[in-house]
Order: sequence, then C-alpha cells, then structure tokens
Amino acid sequence: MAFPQNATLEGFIKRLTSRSALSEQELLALHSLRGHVVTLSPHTDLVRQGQHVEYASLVVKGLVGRFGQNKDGGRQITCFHIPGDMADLSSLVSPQATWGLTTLANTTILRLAHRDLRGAAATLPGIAEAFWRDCVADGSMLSEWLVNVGRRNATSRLAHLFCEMGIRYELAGEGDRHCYRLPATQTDLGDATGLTAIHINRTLRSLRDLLILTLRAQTVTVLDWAKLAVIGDFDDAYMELKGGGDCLYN
Amino acid sequence: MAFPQNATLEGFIKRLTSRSALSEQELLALHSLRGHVVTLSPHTDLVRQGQHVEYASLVVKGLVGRFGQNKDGGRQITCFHIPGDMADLSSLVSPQATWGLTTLANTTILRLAHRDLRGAAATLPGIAEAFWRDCVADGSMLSEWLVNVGRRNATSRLAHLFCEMGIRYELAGEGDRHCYRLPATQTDLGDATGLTAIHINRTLRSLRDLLILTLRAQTVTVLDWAKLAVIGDFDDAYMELKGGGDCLYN
DNA sequence: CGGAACGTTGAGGAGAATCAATTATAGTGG
DNA sequence: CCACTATAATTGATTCTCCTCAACGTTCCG
Repeated sequence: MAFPQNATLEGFIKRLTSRSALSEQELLALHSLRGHVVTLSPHTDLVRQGQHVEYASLVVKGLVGRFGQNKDGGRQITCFHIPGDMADLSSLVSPQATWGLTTLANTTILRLAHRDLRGAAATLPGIAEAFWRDCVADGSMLSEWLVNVGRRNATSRLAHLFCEMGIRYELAGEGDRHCYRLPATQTDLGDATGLTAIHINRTLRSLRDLLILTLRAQTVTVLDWAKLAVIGDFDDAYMELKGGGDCLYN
Repeated sequence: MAFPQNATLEGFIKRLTSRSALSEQELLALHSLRGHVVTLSPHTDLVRQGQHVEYASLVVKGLVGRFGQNKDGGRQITCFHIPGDMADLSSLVSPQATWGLTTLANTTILRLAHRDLRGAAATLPGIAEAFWRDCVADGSMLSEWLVNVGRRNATSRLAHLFCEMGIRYELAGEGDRHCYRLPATQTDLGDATGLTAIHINRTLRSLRDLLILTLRAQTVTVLDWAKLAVIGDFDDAYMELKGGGDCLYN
C-alpha cells in the first residue's frame, strides 16, 4: 500500500465516529492530519515511563503493549494496541508518561505531533470531546482488565482476553473473532494476564484439549466461541462499542 | 457545617486546578454549580452496572467504591472515592455505566446534573479540558492498580494501597499519610486488591508485627512510611499530582 | 548451519483460597 | 442501659492454583 498511514488514519477516525458524532468539518480536520512513519522491530520501547512525549503513536501494523512495572522488573501489560489504535491519546492532556509503550512484534507506527492534534481539538471542540470519550472508553477497558486479573482464574483470564481481541480485530477488519493473528508471545500473554508464561502454556493446552481454542504460529483459532465467552465471562458492554454519548456541543 | 456541599465543591475544584490551569471565569462557573445532597448507609448502590446515569456523584463524606464483577458475583473494586472525588466524571461523555458505584460506609453524596456540568464544559472549553485531564489521571490510577493486582504479592499490594490512600487523604485535608481514617472493611480491602478478606487479615497482622502499619477501628496508622513505601513499591508519579499538562486553549 | 528466541514438559514448593469455628464490635430496640 | 443481633475480625487446618527451577524441543533467522 502506497500510503498505509492514510488507511490507518481512516481506521482511527472510524473508531472515533463509532463512539462520537463528528461534523463534516471535524472529519475533514482529522483526515488532514499528517504524521511520520517509523518501522520498529520487536521489543523496542516507543515510550519509556516518565518520559515527556510530544507526539501520539498510531499503530499502523503490528502490536504495541502499554505496560507498567514493579520494582523487580515484573511487567504488567495494561493494554494491547492493534492497528488503528492510538496508543497514547491520553498524552495529549498529560504528556508526562506514567506508562511505557513497547512493540511486541514488527510494528509500524504513525507519529502525530501533539501540536497538530491539540490544534485540531482546540479549534473544533467536537474533536476534543471525541478524544475525551475515547480516553474514557480506554479507562473502561482498563477496569475490565483489572476485574480480569483480580477476580478470574487463569483459564477465565485468557479466554476473556481472546474474546476481547477477537472482537477488536474483527472491528479493525483484520480477521474475525473466530480466527485472527495476534503477534504476541506466551510471555506477553502472561504479562497481560498477571500470569507466568509457563502457566499460559499449560492453560493454552487445556483450552486446546477442550476443543475451544488453538493458538499456533501466532494465529488464534476459536473453535467454540460460545464456550469461550462463557469461560471468559465475557460481555462486550465494557468496550463501549456503540455511540450513545450525547454531544456536548450541538 | 451549614453547606457541606460548598466545601466539597471546593475540594473538587482544588483538585482540578492542581492539574489544569483554569481562568477566573471558569472557576466562577464551577463554583456556581449546584447539586442536591443525598445521605446513604453502607452497601447502597449509587449506580448499577449498565445503568444510564444523568448526574455525576461528588463524594462529600464517607467512602465510595467503583467496581466490576465477574459472573460468580466476585467483586473487584477498581477505585476508592474519598471526599472531594467525583466518582463518575467519565459518565459525562459516556453515560452508560460499565461499572457500579457503591457506598462502603455512611456516605454523603452531592449529585450534579450532567446537564449543568456539560453546559459548563460546552461553554468554557477549559473546563472540558480539565475534566478530560481528570479522566486521564483516573485512567493512570487504574493502570497502577492493574500493576498492583497483576504483579505484586499480597503484602506489597496492601502496602501500595495504604500509601496511595495516605497521600490522597493528606491532599484532601483529612488526616495525613501517617494517620488517616479509611472506613473500609477487610472485605473491601480484599476486593480492591484481588485477595480474600481472610488473607487481608493475615497480611495486616504481618504488617503490624513488622511495626510498619496498624489498622484499628478503621484508622490507618503508619509507623514506618519509608518501609511501607519500599514494600509497596510506591512512587506517586502515577497519581499525576502536579499540573504540567499544557493548555489546549490559551 | 548455528544460535537465539520461543515453546513445552516435569517436579516440587509457596502463596493464597477455602472451609470452619470463634471472638470482637457496632448498631438496635426494649 | 443492656440484651440481642448482625456485621466484622481473627485464627486454624487443609487444599489447590499458580510459581519456580530445570531441562529439553522447536522454530526462525542470519
């Protein structure tokens, strides 16, 4: 694709409009955003904890993990960012990073200057509101992950994660909930669920033995979505997929 | 106090201004907000999961827990809200609650109509930005809780929680980090840390035996803050206490 | 072809859950 | 003011989930 960044910007804007009503003018302003593309290999830090960032990172291809760490270096991934996701929209109003961002696979990023994004938000308050709403949706996902890690067992946690990622990849137009590519290692899955890689491996085997799901060559194949959703205690309401926020500015 | 709601509004506004620069006019608009007061006994649901809310809840007195649940009824508290906290500011742009709110103690709430808050935000974009930034700070705290539950052991989790609450009560002007009243039960502490009440009890005893912290009659007394912070792996950066967000609108 | 990263499996152990019972504390009504 | 009740705290015994350590197999890529 000649201009992958344009296609990705589309994906991001589509996500915004699914939650917020935007005017023609606002859409135009968003479409006219320009950034620059960086290509990164796995395990590259995009943003370090404590860093002052001046651009937001839109994932074009690959996979990015947002994470926090404990003093022993234990890593907790708090969110996966797939193509079309703006990994750190929140940095627009809070540029001092309290989290880190790292690539989990070969990844292409479109960097959009805060200056430009803030300019758009300041000129067109509807954009600011859409950004705000997206940050809130992000928080809702964080809450669900907290419930996942705090109150579900290993099998349930993994199942929940695979359900969420299935829906998200489906919406992003990359595969569907029954079959999608998730370029994360078992270590990454452990870091996302608060488990060890070894236990992820055993849990995956049990899901495979139950004929519910397989993960092979970074491809998730869901054999029985209904069972997976039950085991994962999954209800997509927290993902705030449908708009419904009334508009501040009419 | 004749008008406790006014004093509480002050607390909320002070929190906003600590992170965001607000103009005289914006402050005036915030100060002129009016709500109505409700008094609630412990274990009363303020907001149920899935409910469409039309007002935001500002905690005047007592303690509120935001929570999610798994299918077995297991509860994960995702945030404690103390006096001066707006428990669901995010509902302004996302009124369909994906979380629940419940009182953990005898609690007084000031209910502020979305209509009024949204009106203020729409008229004065600086207010919208301050609200947005507060939602982002909230997300930062959520992330840290996720790290806490996912990547720390029981003692560390509790210690971290007590550090955070100490700082927050100190800033709220209710006690200080070395001694503050936290009207939560051991069950609540378990629900906040992803542990059982029984294990909380044993962990508290171990902290007491180490002469680090005591919890008696809902009063936290920190005997050794330095050790508590080390055990809890605590760094207050994630609380986003200092402003520093540049302003969208100058 | 060789090395590095990732995945798989086993054995043993630790931390937290569960089950069960008892003791404190606080709130309520007589 | 005190008995009564419900809620919360405490403790012990046992179980189980998940971690740790260790080894080996597999895949991918230069």
